[in-house]
Amino acid sequence: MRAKKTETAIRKNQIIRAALDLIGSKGVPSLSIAGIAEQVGIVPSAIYSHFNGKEDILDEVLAYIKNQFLENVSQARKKTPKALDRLQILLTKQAHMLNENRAIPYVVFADGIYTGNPERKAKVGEIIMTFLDMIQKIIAEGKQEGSIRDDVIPATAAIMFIGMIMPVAIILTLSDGLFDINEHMKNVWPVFCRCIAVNND
Amino acid sequence: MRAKKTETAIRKNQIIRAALDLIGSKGVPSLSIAGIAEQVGIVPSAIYSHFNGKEDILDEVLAYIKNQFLENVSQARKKTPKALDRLQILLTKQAHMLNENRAIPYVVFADGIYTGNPERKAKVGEIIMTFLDMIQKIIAEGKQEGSIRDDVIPATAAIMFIGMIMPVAIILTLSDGLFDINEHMKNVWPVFCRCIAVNND
DNA sequence: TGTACATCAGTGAACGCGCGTTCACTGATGTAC
DNA sequence: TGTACATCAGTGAACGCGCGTTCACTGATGTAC
Repeated sequence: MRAKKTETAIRKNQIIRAALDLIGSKGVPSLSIAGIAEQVGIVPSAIYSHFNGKEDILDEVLAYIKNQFLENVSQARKKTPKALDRLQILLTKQAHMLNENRAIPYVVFADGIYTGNPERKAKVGEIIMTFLDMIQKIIAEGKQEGSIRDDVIPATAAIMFIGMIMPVAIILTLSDGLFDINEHMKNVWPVFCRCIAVNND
Repeated sequence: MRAKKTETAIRKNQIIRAALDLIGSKGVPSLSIAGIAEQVGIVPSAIYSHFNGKEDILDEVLAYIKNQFLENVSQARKKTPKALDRLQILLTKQAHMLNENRAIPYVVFADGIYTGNPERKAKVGEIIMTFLDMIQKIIAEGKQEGSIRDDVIPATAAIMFIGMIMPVAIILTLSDGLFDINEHMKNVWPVFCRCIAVNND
C-alpha cells in the first residue's frame, strides 16, 4: 500500500521521533534507515526525500537533544532567582527528561553516535561542556548571593551535579527502566545540598 | 611475510590487548576483526584459531574489565580498615585506571558493546550493580564504625560515589584525554566527604 | 466546470561496500622411532 | 643423528549478509488556463 504523500516538515518530525524511539529501545548501533522507515510507514528510500542520509538524521537528533538541555536550564532560571532552587529544579527536569526520553543516555554518553565522525564527537562534547558551564554559572551566582559556600569550586561542584544524573541514566538504561529515578533524586538532593550550601542547621 | 607461530595463550592476550587499544582510541563500533589482526600482526582469519568470533572477544574484554573493577575494590579493602580511607583509595584507583585504559568508558558506559546482545547487556549491568553493591557495603560499614553519618542512605551515597567517576570518564573521552582527572579527584573528594562524613570540624 | 500539466513524496529494484566468517591449504616446529 | 609424521597457527581466496544509497519511474494533489 502506498503511503499518503505528506509534506516534508511533518515527515522530518516523524523521522526524528522514530529515530529517537528506536535509539531509546535498542541503542544507536541498531538504528537503521530501514527501521526508521518502517516505523514511519514509508519505504526506506523515501527517507531520502527528506534527509540527505543517515548522518543528516543523526545530526538533527543531536540538535534536538541539545535543545532540550538548553531549554531545561533556561526554564529553571526563569522559575526562580535563587541558585539552590534553580539547581533543584534543573535536577528534577533532567530526571524527568530521562524518564520520558530513553534515547538521551544512548546519544550523549555513548559512542555509537560519533564513532568515525570527529565532527559530531566535538558537537557532543560541546553540549556537555555548555551544560557544565551553565551549571557553573548558577553555582558562582549562588556564592555571590551567599547561599553557596565560599570554598566551593564551581567547576568541581558542576561535575558533581552532573554526577547525580549521569550514573542514574546509565543504571536506568541497563536495568531496562526498572530503576526508580525520582526516588533517587529525592534522596540525593539533600546530600548534595549539604556539600555545597552554607550551613544553616 | 608469514607471522611467527605463537601459542594460543599468548595470542589470546595480544588479541584482547589489541581490542582494548582499538576500543580506547576509536570506540567499540569501529572495532573490527581486521583491525585487531593488523595490530597483532596476523591475518584476520588467523584470529579464529584463538577465538570463536568477535562476540567471543568482546566477552573476554568485558571479563577483563570486570576483573579490574573487583581488583580495585579488594585492594582498597586490604590497604586500610577505615571506610572513608577505603573509599578514597578506591576513588584514586578508579581514576588511575581510567587514565591508563581509555577503553573502559567505551565498554562500560556505552551501548556499542551490548546492542543486539541482551545477554551481554545483562553482564554489563551486573558489573555496575556489583560495583555499586561493594561501595554500599563499605559505606554501611562506615556507619557502624561511626565515621559516616547515620542519616546517609548507602544506596544513594554509592551512586553519588560513582557520580564522581562517571562524568569524568565521559568528559575525558570527549575531550580526547585533555581533562586533568587527578586534579578533579583531588577537588571532589573533600566535598564528597563533607556530604557523608560525621562532622569533625 | 473541466482539462492539461507541474510538482514532489513514495516505490522497488539494484548496487556497492564493509565486514565477519569459512575453508582448503601451507609450512614451521616438536616428537617418535 | 637423521628421517617421517603429527600438530596447529597462519594464509588467502571466497562467501554471504546487512545496510546505506541511487535512480528511473509512479501516481496523487494542486494549479493554471
